[in-house]
Amino acid sequence: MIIAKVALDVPLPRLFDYRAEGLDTSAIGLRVVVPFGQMGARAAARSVVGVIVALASNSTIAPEKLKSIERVLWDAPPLPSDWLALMAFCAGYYQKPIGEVLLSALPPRLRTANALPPPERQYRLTRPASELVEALPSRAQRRLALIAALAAGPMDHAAATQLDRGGRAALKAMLAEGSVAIEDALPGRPDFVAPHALIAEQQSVISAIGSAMQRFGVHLLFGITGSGKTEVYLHLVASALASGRQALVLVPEIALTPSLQAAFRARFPCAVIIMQHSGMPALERVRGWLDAQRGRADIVLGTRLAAWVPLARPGIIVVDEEQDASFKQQDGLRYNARDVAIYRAREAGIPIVLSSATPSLESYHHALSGRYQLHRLAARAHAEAALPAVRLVDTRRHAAKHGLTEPLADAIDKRLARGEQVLVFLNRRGYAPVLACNACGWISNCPDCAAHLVVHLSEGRLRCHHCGHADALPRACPDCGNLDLHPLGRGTQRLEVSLAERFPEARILRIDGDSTRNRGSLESMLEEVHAGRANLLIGTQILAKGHHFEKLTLVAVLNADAGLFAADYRASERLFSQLEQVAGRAGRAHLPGEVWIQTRFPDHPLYQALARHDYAGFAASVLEEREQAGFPPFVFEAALRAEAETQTLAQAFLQQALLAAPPEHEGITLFRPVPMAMPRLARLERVQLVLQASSRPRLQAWLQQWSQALYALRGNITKGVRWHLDIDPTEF
DNA sequence: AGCACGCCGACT
DNA sequence: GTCGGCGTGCTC
Repeated sequence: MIIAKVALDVPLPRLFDYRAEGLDTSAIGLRVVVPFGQMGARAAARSVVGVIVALASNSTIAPEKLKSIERVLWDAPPLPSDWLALMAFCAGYYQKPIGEVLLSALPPRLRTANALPPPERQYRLTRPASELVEALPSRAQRRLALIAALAAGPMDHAAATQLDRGGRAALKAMLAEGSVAIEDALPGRPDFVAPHALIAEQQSVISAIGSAMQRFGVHLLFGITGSGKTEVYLHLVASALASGRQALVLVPEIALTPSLQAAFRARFPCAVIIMQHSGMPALERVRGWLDAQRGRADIVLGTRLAAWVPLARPGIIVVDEEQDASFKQQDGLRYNARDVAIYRAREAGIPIVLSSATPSLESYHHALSGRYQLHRLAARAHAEAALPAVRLVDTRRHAAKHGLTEPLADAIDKRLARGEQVLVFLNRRGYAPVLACNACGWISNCPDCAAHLVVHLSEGRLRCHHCGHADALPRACPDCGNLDLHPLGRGTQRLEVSLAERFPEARILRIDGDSTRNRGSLESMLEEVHAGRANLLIGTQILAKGHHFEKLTLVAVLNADAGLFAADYRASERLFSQLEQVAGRAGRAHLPGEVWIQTRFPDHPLYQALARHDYAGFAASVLEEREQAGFPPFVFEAALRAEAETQTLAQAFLQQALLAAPPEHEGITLFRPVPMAMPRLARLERVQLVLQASSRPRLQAWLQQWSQALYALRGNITKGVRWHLDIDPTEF
């Protein structure tokens, strides 16, 4: 008897056995359709898609209960064994059922039984466009046009031949002479275009990591903004490609992928580059995935979910801005893409580069202890670009009007008069964070969350930024009917209004989550900035990362103090990183930059370290605090959370979970269940229980037992309660 | 989770 | 009399 062990997307921590006559080990990794669940009196059991993870010759399930596989899906090749092993590892590490882990890692299109259409024929250049153009007589117009089009990326048959009437002949000729290839031909050795000389520091980092390309190692590339970290990893990617291997590059946000893709395309004109992020059409995503799995793609570029893409010939992994919070998924499978990537690099025996100007404290700690290799880039790559000077404006001494102190407003005036650009950074969307009634003290609370409804004046709405709840903007107080309602505090929309008053001549552009949603893409807004159609920018988080503006010489930071005294012990680390990042927007090219921070606490050590651009000093002091207080990276954490309509229900679950906990082990500390920092979200009360352990293996072993007990809990204690374990939590 | 079965209240 | 409420139990 042949039994297939099938992973299914159900919250049960086991595989399911099915009869699989006629299949052999080559079927391991294939998707299948299987009947699952009770057969009704009239209806058959529902059909679900699963993945064969293993074959066996017998089963512990009673033979009469065994069902047969309905259908094997042959439209995609089997998932490779190293990928299946990765899934098993993550199921253990994150304490999630294997089926949930595996199916959630697949691109959505592969979670369905819809057959994939056959792959399209794609044509690509085999050599850099410039080289091909040189070899052609200038009268070969059609071929030149084809080269120009293909230089932007591979094209399918229809697109390539429809360029103009002679397109078909030109394509045929170029295929014959070998300057164009059908993409599914085995990839060649893509060329790398190095546009300018490297400075000595970059060169030495490249040779240090370059000499370790054949073995596992975690390399922390720690370089100040503008030191050319990207250039360093581009060279390392080139080195991997030159030896016939693939590169996986992870970036924090979708917004960063188009410009990064353009950069990679320019530097690797003939490489097959595929993208992976959640904003892509499903078919494009699965095609990229399969290209990577089959080894046709040379470079995989994407957000955290790209950490799951199978690689046929892995050569190097890069995690850009490795400290970024968005690498941690905050629902479903709560993985950290950076950590998954490190595991993959170890298993594949290849280097992984973690790149950052402000590394996460855990990575920095590992680099200091020698577990990771530390590579410093301390100089800016363009000698003339100095790091921005940081000025702290004491708001206790200078009153703020329209949110700006007079010295800062003057400084903005000066830059605008000189034809330079200014960015005012305020990490708070909307018009005002809350609406209040003067008469009775009513404030705009979200009915479903422990949060305020934010005033969005332009839409005439109150909106919750946590659950999406929206109300019409009330004209009178809902409680007392008073007409004297007023917005408290300041968001980017209100700032826009007051800046327009204070700087009537300025060309103001607000770039935040709302404006990019309403006014076309972020890309098109950035273009307006580059074209000089805006000189006074207002931006949130969205503008802090990765964008360079030639004429931007002043970054003004408003309202940063909120992050100084937050309860979350990671808040200061995040604030430092965010401020250093936004500071890096100032003075990138030939003009010196300045960063002005308005604060009530100019003497705070965080700001003082920032003013010196002293990440190392800041990190050393925070690490010392963490060691004293017994926080990560000196201990390992996990959290058990419960969400229910009432706190009592959620608490009761956690109490029951404590009773089911394995006998307390040495080295494991369980804290009392407490409400989360955001205690109510979308009508659910949220309570959590944090635990700490002195060693990772001990934590893993203990959690393994506990989660088994938790999955066995049933009856009214789990009724109406949603629970999960979060390993290495970052949100409290 | 998702579904079927089962045992009690207001409807054509 | 039956449609449907959600409590309970199971999924190879």
